[in-house]
Amino acid sequence: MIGAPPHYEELNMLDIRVIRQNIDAVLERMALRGQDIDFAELFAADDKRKEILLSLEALRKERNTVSKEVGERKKNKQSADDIIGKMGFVGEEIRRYEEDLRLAEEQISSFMLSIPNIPHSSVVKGTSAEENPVVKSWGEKPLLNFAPKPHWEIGESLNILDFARGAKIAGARFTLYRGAGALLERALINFMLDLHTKEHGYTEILPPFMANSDSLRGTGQLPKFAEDLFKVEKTDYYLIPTAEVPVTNMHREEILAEKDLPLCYVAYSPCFRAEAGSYGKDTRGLIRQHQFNKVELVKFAKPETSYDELEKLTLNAESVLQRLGIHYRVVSLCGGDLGFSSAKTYDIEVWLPGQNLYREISSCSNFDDFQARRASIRYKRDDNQKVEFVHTLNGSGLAIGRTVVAVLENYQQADGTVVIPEALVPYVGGLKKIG
RNA sequence: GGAGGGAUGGCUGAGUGGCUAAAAGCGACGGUCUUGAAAACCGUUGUGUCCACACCAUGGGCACCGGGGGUUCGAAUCCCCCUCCCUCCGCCA
Repeated sequence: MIGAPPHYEELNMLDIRVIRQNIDAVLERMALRGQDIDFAELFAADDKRKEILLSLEALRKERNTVSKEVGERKKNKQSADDIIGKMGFVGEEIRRYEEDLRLAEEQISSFMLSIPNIPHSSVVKGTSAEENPVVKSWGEKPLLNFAPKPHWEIGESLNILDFARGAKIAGARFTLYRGAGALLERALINFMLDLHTKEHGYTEILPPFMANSDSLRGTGQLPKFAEDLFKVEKTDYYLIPTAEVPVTNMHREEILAEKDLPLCYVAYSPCFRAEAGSYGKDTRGLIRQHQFNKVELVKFAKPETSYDELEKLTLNAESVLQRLGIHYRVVSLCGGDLGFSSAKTYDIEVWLPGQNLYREISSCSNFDDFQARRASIRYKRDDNQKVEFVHTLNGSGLAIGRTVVAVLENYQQADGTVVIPEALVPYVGGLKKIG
């Protein structure tokens, strides 16, 4: 049972006309990613497409005209055999041009699907995470008068994280939580959902945890990053790598009303990632798992406000760590570190004393109209009724597993116990301390 | 899993081979009327793409009636495949 093929692929992923008119600026922006993209091939294919289209439409026009004539004659009981005979040839020609057109469109489409989004002007040039500028820092590292332990040691000694059994049941990169560990995970999910719905005005969504290939293509995971996904055999279903996929695709192929924007959604979901190519990386602990929980923030915004919305969304995500009283910093990803679909991304990096480093706990991005074009998500302006692409944004608010890591490492005590952050106490049935 | 019935514009819903981008109603928008509003009446009201123009506006062509393919001079309409929805039966958390 394979799902229907995508029927919106003819839409441009980035507008070819815009690229043509601003080719120098586009190349300059793409250079921020350290990528040099050759658009000549694309423009040639696009020219060819138009040429074919012109001939094809002329033939179709002829056919329409003649068919009308046939209709007239039949009504008047006249013979139309002479012109019908001629149309057989035109029909063949049309079929030939249609095939040519399909090939040209396929070529354009596969090129467009392979190029990343154009970075925003504020993105700095750089090749790796080391070059991401720090734009903000909040709180202080905790003063610990003992040698802090990494969370996997804390979790095992308190018997709340069971890595060995997770591996037995499923394999590497799976963890079993028990007792207060499971409770803590569940509490964090509820705490974050409550915060974002009640205080930040997001609408809660509980989406399907599997999505079809159209959806994955809409948000940019496919076709390029198939190896990062878990696919369900003999179906067109994929386990979602983030709630961004189902929630953004809620409005795929829809035209929204300007007055409803921005739409702000928050969704809890487990996330499934194959983590291909990261063998041997972060093998200990909860940091890099095939399955983890996340509370995700997703917005659909008007183009002129989307960067303001990105700032707000990032602040909303940050506020989780502020409530928990955990030190973090915010970095703006440089061009080389920027994700394929993103125009601008802020990473929130939480301080982990047990490992003596900052670690990404949230990634907040504005995709401009990149996803909206792929998924055909548009809105109609109130004043002139014009239809335009929306801008889509999303960010973790936050990754739950890594938040557990941050709580365990930042709130660990000399005696091996872990104090529950005050804001979380109501969510764990009044428990003040683990161990 | 078995048997049937559906999918048409923002919505409801006509349309079984040419006169249909698509009736009618509702909604929305503009106008007349009114001190204002309502009612009534008149008008407008899909998306995409290509061409003309430097752009907008405008004009013209082409495509689109769940998706894909086929028959035909011509398809919303006939045929095949797929997806989704509904009803009944069976099974099931």
